[in-house]
Amino acid sequence: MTAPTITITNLIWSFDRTTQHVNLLLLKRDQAPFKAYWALPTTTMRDDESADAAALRLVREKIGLALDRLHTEQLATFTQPQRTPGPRGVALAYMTFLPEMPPLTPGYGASAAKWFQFADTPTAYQLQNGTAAFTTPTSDQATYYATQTTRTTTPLTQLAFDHDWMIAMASQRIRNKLDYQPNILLTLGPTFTLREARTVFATFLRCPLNALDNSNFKKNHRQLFTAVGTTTAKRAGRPATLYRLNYLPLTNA
Amino acid sequence: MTAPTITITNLIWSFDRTTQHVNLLLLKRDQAPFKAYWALPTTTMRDDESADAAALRLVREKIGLALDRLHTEQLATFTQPQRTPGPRGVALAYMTFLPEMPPLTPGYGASAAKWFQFADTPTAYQLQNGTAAFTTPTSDQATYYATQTTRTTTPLTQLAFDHDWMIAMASQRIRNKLDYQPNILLTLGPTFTLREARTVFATFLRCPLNALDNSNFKKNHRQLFTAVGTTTAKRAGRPATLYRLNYLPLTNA
DNA sequence: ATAATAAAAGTAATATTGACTTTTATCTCA
DNA sequence: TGAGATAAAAGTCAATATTACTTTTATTAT
Repeated sequence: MTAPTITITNLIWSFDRTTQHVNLLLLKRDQAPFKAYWALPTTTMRDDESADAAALRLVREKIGLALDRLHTEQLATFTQPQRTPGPRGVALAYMTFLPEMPPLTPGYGASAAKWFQFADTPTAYQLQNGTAAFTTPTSDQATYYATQTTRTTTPLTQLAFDHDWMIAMASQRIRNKLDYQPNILLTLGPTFTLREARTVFATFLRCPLNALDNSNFKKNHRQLFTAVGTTTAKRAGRPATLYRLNYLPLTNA
Repeated sequence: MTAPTITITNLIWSFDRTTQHVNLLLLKRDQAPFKAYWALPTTTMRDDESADAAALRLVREKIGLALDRLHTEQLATFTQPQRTPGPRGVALAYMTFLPEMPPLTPGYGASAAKWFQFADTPTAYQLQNGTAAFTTPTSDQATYYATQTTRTTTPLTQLAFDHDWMIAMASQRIRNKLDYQPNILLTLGPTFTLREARTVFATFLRCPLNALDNSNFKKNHRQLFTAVGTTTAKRAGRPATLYRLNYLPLTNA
């Protein structure tokens, strides 16, 4: 018996200011297992690096981005013996909130790399740019992994490994932290408008944007944001106030 | 280079109805490294079991307790290469909230097993029954692990490995979840009085019990508890109402 | 019975939230 | 230049929640 491989999987989030959508990075695998499936960026931890460092390395390798301030946080660790076909692999899942949305080029092990618009609903992820959507796992964790070994899947409707489950956990974690530590707002960069913050909140609260009243939103979260200026608008309407996060998120790169 | 050992460390919490204190289980190690130091219960993950299962096995082995409802949850995973002296070990930390506080007998690898009263303050854990106290790590994570290799320690004032750091993280996690998912209340068993719930809350909010007004506490957390009866008091004073948690916690044993 | 105790129950001022309306600053296009 | 359109800020007010506090109730000990 050999010790399980330790892999690092990183959920890399960004925000597209053009489409006003939260995005998640997926890679199309070009090797077995799950060849031709979309999957979250994954690497194996090296002998001399921590998992945190490996997660950051993944961002550099997959995005080619050299940012001096980057927030990465642990999501959870996945250890079920049957979570991978073949040799056992333990996955440490991380989340990275990119302050911008750089263009992508597929690297080693991937035939494609793409930002997927993320829209969370109780029954399905709409990870789509007009091309693909993925249903959420509906069962509890034990049931989910019990069916992993026997599942019949297609690359068009499902993700590789237990990555759908990871996304479900990530979405819930982000939702839970929305009111006291909304690190997902780091995807908006150093400053953002209230509308942008509301857009991100609405995504994870599974409600339409206008269900979050701008005025009330500002009052209810005033301890989280500080006004730092205004947009110089090149569009109709009163310029929006720019805010920044009040707390300084832990950065690790 | 060999793959790191995967170890499971479990923070096992309980509540002592006699002393009205939250307690944490520590074992006194009888082998190197950190021989004679107090440490959290730890085991290595087996080839055929998940980390969750290993955490539960740890409860059975260290407590000899066969409970049909037991809540265990993941805390975090610790991967810094220098976190252990000697061969690299990755630790998956779990928390278990025992619904009772059974007597302890030291098992394999331990010369003593003991429930330590837990009192969290910004600068020190008072893990004590009149015998020992442990200072909290005050630095950030990077600094903490940088000094791990060179630290000079004594078994009386410090815990083995990075277990002090784990406890700091656990305390903060419990505090963060107090308002929406206070699983720590599972240590109170199936039913509890408001005073007991306030005692637990006060422990992690680092305030005296009477800073939490009984009447207000009831109103502010009414969505979390349901009244299910009253104590049959053998003491002065009006009998207390008994409550149970409204949500059903995930149990995994 | 009476005092002591502990917790429930009640109260009123204040603060927060939520639904909604009004005002303001900008752009567009005649 | 000015009217209309647009988008966001700012304001309003009733409903709700929170806080600090007092009063009442149910029990035990003497």
